[in-house]
Amino acid sequence: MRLADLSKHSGVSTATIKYYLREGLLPPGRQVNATTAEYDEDHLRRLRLVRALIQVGKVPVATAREVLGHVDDDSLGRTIRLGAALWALPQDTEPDEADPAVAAARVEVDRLLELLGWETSRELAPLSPVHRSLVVAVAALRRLDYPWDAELMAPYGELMMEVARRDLDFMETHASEAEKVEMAVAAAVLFQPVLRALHRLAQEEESARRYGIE
Amino acid sequence: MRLADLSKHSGVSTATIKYYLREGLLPPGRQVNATTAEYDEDHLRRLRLVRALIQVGKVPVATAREVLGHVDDDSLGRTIRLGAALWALPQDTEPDEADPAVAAARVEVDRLLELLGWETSRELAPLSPVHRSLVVAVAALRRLDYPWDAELMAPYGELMMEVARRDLDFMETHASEAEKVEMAVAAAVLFQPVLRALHRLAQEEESARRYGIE
DNA sequence: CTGCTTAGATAGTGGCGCTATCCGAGAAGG
DNA sequence: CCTTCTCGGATAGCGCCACTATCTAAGCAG
Repeated sequence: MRLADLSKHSGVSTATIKYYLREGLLPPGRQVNATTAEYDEDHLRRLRLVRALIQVGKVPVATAREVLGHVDDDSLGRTIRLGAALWALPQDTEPDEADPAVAAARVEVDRLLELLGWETSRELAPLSPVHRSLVVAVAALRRLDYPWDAELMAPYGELMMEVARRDLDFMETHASEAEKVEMAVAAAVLFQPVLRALHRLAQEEESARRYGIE
Repeated sequence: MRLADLSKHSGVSTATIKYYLREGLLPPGRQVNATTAEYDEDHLRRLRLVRALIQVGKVPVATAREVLGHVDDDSLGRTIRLGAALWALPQDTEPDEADPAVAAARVEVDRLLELLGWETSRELAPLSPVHRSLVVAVAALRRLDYPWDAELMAPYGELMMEVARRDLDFMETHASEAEKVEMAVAAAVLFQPVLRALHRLAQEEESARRYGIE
C-alpha cells in the first residue's frame, strides 16, 4: 500500500498524511526505493486512531504524539504503558497557586477523594495531571460562587467510578491483547464526547419531563 | 466601576475585556461621557462567566456569544431560554452522510434512545445538535472497529440521566431565580471538565486496584 | 525518450484568541 | 489655566496551530 492508497482507504488527504508522518504521529513506511514507500494495515489502523483522537477527541497534535509514543514504547509493560499514555493526555492550563480559589479547591478535592475512598488518587495527587485538571475546574466553579463541596460531588464521583468499571470490563472482554493499550486510550478520549452528548441529552430529556417542552 | 477596575477585580487584562466588549460577549457599560464608562457587579459576574466558558469550558468565542445571547433574551420564558442556550452549545463537525459508519451510528443511537425510553430526545433527534454530536462520536468509534451497540451503552445513558437529575435538583435548590439560566449553562459547560477529571481519576483508581501500581 | 506519478521538503494559509499601538477626550494636580 | 496622566475606543498585528499548496527530483510505463 502506497501513500495514495493509504489516503484512499482512510479518507485523509495525502498532504495531511505527510504532515502526520513529519510530526511523528505515524511511523514511516517501509522505504522500497527513493520514490516509493510501502504501508500496511497497521499504518491504516494507526491513522484512523490519530484522526479520531484529533478530530473527535480534540487532542492537540503534540499531545497525540506524546500519548502514542507511550503506546508504542515496547520497553514498558502493559500496565505502565497504559498509565503513561493516560498520564500524558490532559493539556489544561496550570493552576494559579496564588489564587485563593485554587487553594480552596485543592482542599475540597482532597476531601472528596477521602469521602470516596480513592486512596491511590490521594497518594498520587501532587503529581497527577488529571488531579490538577480537577482542581482547575473546581476553582473556576468556586470563582462563580457556585456552592461546590465534597459532599455534593461524592455521588458524581461514585457514578464516574461505575462508568470507569464498565470501561475496564469492556476492555477486558472485547479487546485482543495487541489492541488493549490503544483501546484504553480510545476509551479515555473518545468515550468523552459520547458521555458528554449523553449527559446533555439526559439534561434535555429530564428538563422536558419536569417543565414540559412548551 | 471603570474598565480598569473591572480588570483588577477579574484578573482579566483591559485589552481582553475590550475584545469581549467588541465581540458582544459583555454588554457595554453605562457611558458617563466620552472618556468614561461605568460598569457594575452584573458586568463583573458576566465577565467571570465568559472567562469560565472560554478557558475552562473551551467554548469558542462565537459560540459563547450565541449562548449568552439566548441567556439574555428577555422575550423568552425561562424554560425556552434555557433550551435555546443549551441548544447553541455544541460545535462539532457535521456528520458525513455519505459515510456508512455514520448511517450505522444513527441507527444504533436511535435504538439506544428507544432502550432508554428517552422519548423527547427521539422526537427531537433530527434537529438536535447534541444528537448530531453523539452520532459523530459513535461513528468515530465504529470506524475504529470498537464494538459499540445500544445494549452496551444503555447503562452509560442511565448513569448520565442520574447525573442530569442531580444537575437539575442542584439548580432548583441552590440558584436564585435570576441566576437559574446562567447556572444551567454553567452546569452544562463547566461540570464537563469536572466529570471528565473524575472519570479519568476513577479509571486510574480502578486500574490500580485491579492491576496494581507497579 | 516522453510523460505521468510518486515521495519528500519547504513555505504558505486561514482561523482564532488575544495584544500592542495609536488617538483624541477628559480628569487630576499644581 | 496649563501640563501631565489616564481613559476608552478603534485598528492592526501577533503567535499558535492544523493543515495545504507548491516545488523538485526520482522512478516507472509505454
